[in-house]
Amino acid sequence: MSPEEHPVPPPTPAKKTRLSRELVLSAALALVDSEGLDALTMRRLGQQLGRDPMSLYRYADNRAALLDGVSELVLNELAIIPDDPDWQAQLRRIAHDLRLLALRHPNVVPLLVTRPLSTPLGLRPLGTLRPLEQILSLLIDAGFAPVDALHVYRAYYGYLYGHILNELQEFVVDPDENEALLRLGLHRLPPKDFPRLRALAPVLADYDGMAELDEGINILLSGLAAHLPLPGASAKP
Amino acid sequence: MSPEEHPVPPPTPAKKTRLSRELVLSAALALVDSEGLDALTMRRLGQQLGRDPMSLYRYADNRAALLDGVSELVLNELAIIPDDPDWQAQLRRIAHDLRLLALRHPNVVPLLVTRPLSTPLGLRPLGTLRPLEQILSLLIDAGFAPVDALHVYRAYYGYLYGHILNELQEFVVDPDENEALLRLGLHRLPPKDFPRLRALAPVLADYDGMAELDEGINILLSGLAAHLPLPGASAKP
DNA sequence: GCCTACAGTCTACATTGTAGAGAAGTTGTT
DNA sequence: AACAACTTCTCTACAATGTAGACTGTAGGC
Repeated sequence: MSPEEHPVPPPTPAKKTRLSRELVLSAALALVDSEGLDALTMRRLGQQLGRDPMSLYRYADNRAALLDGVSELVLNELAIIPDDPDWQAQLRRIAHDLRLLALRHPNVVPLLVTRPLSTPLGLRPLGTLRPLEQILSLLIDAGFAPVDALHVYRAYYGYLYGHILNELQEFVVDPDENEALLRLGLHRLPPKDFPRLRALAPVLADYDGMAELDEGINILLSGLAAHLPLPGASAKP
Repeated sequence: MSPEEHPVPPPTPAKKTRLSRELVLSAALALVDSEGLDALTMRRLGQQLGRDPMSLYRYADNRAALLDGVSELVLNELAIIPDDPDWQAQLRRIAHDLRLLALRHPNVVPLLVTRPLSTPLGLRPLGTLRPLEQILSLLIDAGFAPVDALHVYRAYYGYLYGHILNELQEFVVDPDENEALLRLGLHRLPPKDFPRLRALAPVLADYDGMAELDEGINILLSGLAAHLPLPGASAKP
């Protein structure tokens, strides 16, 4: 979508700037954003920076580390203010922000979701652990016991990521088509086996991701608040 | 590691059986389960089947299609009984089943989560759409309006996938270590920046994924039931 | 000047997916 | 049995990838 968000001269490399980790990573992110994960090869990135591919290894141990760096860079765009007294409002805001972040960098989402599956907590890029730490902080400062804060975090973040995946999966295949079935490519499904899905095509076609996210978060947060010893409010079973 | 010889039919020399899609896919799944996604190369899989790598292209158009096939195969292990009258119980059961499926095939989870992001709904392997269709069916049969069924599905499945990702991410790095910090590798985190996370190490180290999932699902389902025009009575925990 | 440290480059190689032509095997028809 | 029309499997080949290792350049301190 957007052509340029990062300080990168892709076609006209300003020949002799000294490279830096930030430069490399933001060029990598730009490449991923504009052409997808597969386009991020060492050679391509080197070319983008006007440098030999091998020079990149000064700034990332290998391709996997490069991917981790990109994840980290993206997650750093997420602002968390840990001393907001209204934890629910804060979590709602973060959810919206993260959703927008994902929509802005859809090609990075697979990384965000996948890389932690192959890296133990303690070995992850610190930037990717920051949201966890800060949300825990937020909740504990709001009065939750640490154990309960962890529960809230898990339910919240789990749902949040799940929603983002959901929303990104339901993308429209052909926006010019005005028949809902065709827009989503659902006409290929055998009507006998997928009657419900096909019938829901019009509803699927206009999906308000933000509202949906909000509703889920609300249900979850108020449910959690009702089940746990609460800091502020008072609903008690 | 073990040294590998090339001209050798290594573990499964089922020499002269005719290949079939099922055979190929289940060999692929076995390979992924035992050695991870990266081990699934055409050559390796061919070797595993005692066939030339090129023969595989008869059963999958390319590597991506092979991955899709593996996803499908795994999702087919999930049983959904669409005419259960108790929709909440059914959804709870499916959630537990899917969780166990994910624990049984952790290396496939990245596929389940990632492949749909690059394939429009209508072009996905039918097997991966079956759960969606059947859960919609289940909900509509239980009395939900189709639009509401979709809402419930999205919140439910979103949370479910989110939880699975969460749980798989928090794996233990060194099970022999009895100090919680070390078990999770958290000792590498700078104490100044990650006090909460480090303090929670003991809690993190013993994580009851099933209970956590159950609690989230309960909150979500009862919350949804309360917000939507309901078929039966509401289930109260 | 020379020395050391670091940044970037060059060459080389093993591994990957897969195109294209052909061989081997199977099945149907006579 | 013989042939033909298939399907299935194999061989060869190639371009692209990540990255090891040795090398070249450059910047600053003495």
